Amino acid sequence: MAEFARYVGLSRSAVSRVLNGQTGLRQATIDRVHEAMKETGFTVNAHALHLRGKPSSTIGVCMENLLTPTAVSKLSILQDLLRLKDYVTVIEVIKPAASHRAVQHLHSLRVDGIIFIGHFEKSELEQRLLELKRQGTPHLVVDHPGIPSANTVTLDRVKAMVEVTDHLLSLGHRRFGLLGVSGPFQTVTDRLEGIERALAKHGLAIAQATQSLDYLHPLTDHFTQGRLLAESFSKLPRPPTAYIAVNDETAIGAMQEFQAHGWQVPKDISIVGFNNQSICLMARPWLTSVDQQIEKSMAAAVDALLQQVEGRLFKRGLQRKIAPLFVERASTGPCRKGG
Amino acid sequence: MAEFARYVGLSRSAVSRVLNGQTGLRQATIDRVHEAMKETGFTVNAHALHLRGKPSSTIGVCMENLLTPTAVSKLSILQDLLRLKDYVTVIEVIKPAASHRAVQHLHSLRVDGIIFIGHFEKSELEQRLLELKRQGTPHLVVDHPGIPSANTVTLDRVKAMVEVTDHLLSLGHRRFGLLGVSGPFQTVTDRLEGIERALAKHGLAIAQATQSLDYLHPLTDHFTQGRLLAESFSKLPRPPTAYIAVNDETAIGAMQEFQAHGWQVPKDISIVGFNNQSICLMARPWLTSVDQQIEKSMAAAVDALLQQVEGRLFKRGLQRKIAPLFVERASTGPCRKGG
DNA sequence: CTGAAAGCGCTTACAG
DNA sequence: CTGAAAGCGCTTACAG
Repeated sequence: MAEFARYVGLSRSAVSRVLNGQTGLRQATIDRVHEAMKETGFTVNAHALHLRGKPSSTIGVCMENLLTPTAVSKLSILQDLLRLKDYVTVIEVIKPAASHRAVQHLHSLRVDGIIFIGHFEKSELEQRLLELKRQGTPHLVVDHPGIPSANTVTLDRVKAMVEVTDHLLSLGHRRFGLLGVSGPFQTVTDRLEGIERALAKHGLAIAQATQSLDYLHPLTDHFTQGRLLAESFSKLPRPPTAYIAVNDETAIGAMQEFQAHGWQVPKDISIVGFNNQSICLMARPWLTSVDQQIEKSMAAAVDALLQQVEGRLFKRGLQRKIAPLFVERASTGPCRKGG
Repeated sequence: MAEFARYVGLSRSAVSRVLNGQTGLRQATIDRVHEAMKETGFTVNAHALHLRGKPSSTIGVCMENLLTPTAVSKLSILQDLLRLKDYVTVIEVIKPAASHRAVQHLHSLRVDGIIFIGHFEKSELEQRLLELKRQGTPHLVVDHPGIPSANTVTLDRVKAMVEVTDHLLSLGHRRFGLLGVSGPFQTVTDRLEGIERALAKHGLAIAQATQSLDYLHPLTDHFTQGRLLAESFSKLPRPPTAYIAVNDETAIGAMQEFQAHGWQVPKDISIVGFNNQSICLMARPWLTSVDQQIEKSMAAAVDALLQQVEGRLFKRGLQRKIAPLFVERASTGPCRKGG
């Protein structure tokens, strides 16, 4: 900057004042500085600004894994929103048991806040949140229900599954196959609770009305798991008539396998996906699914985090639930007579 | 840090020496410092380090758009590779004519280097590269052929299309429909050149052997464009027997539309996609496609950029071509007799 | 080991 | 307007 000031023929103080839009400067001086910036490509050093007390205007994002389309959408939308508010995003992809290093790194960058997205080992996440609390770093947890001490934004998966199950029940289905809906995640527990609630309204018990063959086909990729599960279901003497999948890939894999066995969708069976990805419209028939309302979730997340960052919010344990959107398409239909 | 030093009961100099692993310190002192770091969560301020001369260890990435699956994979793999080398990635999504601000921002963060990925308006990109050259910021351009003054890494699309066309020619096809392969991009020019070369080996002229109906259906989303194009092709008195699509979505959209018209793939027609995304395996039949070898491209990009960053490379105009991988699946087959 | 000092790039209050 | 000074959080060479 000293060099730049010399180039313009002004003192460093004067240049600084122009850069910060302070008053009491001649227009000619201001113009000269701006011109010189264009000529030289000079920009103030953001690190120096931060040392002087300016916030880093950086938000750290911790994700468990980058490659699912939904995770990617969330990240992308999040970045867009933060960019609009002039925040830089730094992403850390967390490998199991390596979250400490990642968060420490973000801290060394003096990020203004941290957002966690996705499934983390619960006790590990809680440990991180504790550290952040001690440091006074604002933070927010997206899509990891069951952390009461933190501010969270979560899709209301209970509600989502109530709607899906209500829909299928209203079409006459009474026996349900679950595709990939298992595992030690709160999100799974929530989904099952939703299914259970809807069934209960019809006097049905979840253990009797639903069936899961996940134990036969551990997850490799979702699409393949869907196919394998469908193959196993198709061999049952009296298979379910409606299938609820953990996501769209699983649903489409299953649908294609069922179709390969000569079953028609939705005439013979109904299938529901989850996430409402673009592949829903590439499937035949179009896949009924549940939209996560990612824009809304991310807007809520950014809003809650920036409120903390900018010191306008001091509450803890703010649990924000986002309502899902059930999207009925052509893969669900009335239950066959005698189904 | 002063506060932390007081907490440990050491001088700032001593703490600093422990943190930087310098010699001449008792093990007891070293342990005490590390313990205190765990207790307090203290981390050195990366900005202060940078001011003192340490590189920011940050790489800026400029992308034209984040939401295509291929772009997302590239970004994700790039970040992984940079992370392994202890670099932070900062992403700028560039809106047309807004690249100046983005690059300036990266410069203010004093990034060690910048990678551009994707289609940019050529003169605008060249302008940015010129500025970076003047500033001495290392940079690299991925997937934007035709910038001779910069170091670039590009998929060899000419070769890709030679292989695709050779394959279809060897199956007996002589008339080709192009799906979405148009527009003022060097990547398109390269593809057409590849097709032309392969055709020339069989004495065929591209203007006669190929046909494009893109002008009838401007791009909205690729899948839909594919469907619309297929519909138009299906109405021709003598439609092509082989179709080359700009990407997998377009190919699958077209394939479904052709199938809806009662044409069988690959018995009646052959279709080739591009990018080898996971949806290739969700299509029926499985889609023949071209793999961009993204891991290789990104590894080459990171390698070339970090060589510049670390001062081991001074050449300009290094044009690295990545060989594509042709992936034959079930959507291509022998040309019908009399086709 | 400690402590004082210089300096990285900046801003800001102050005296001129 | 200028110029000198202090200070943000750090490292490093230096004298003790």
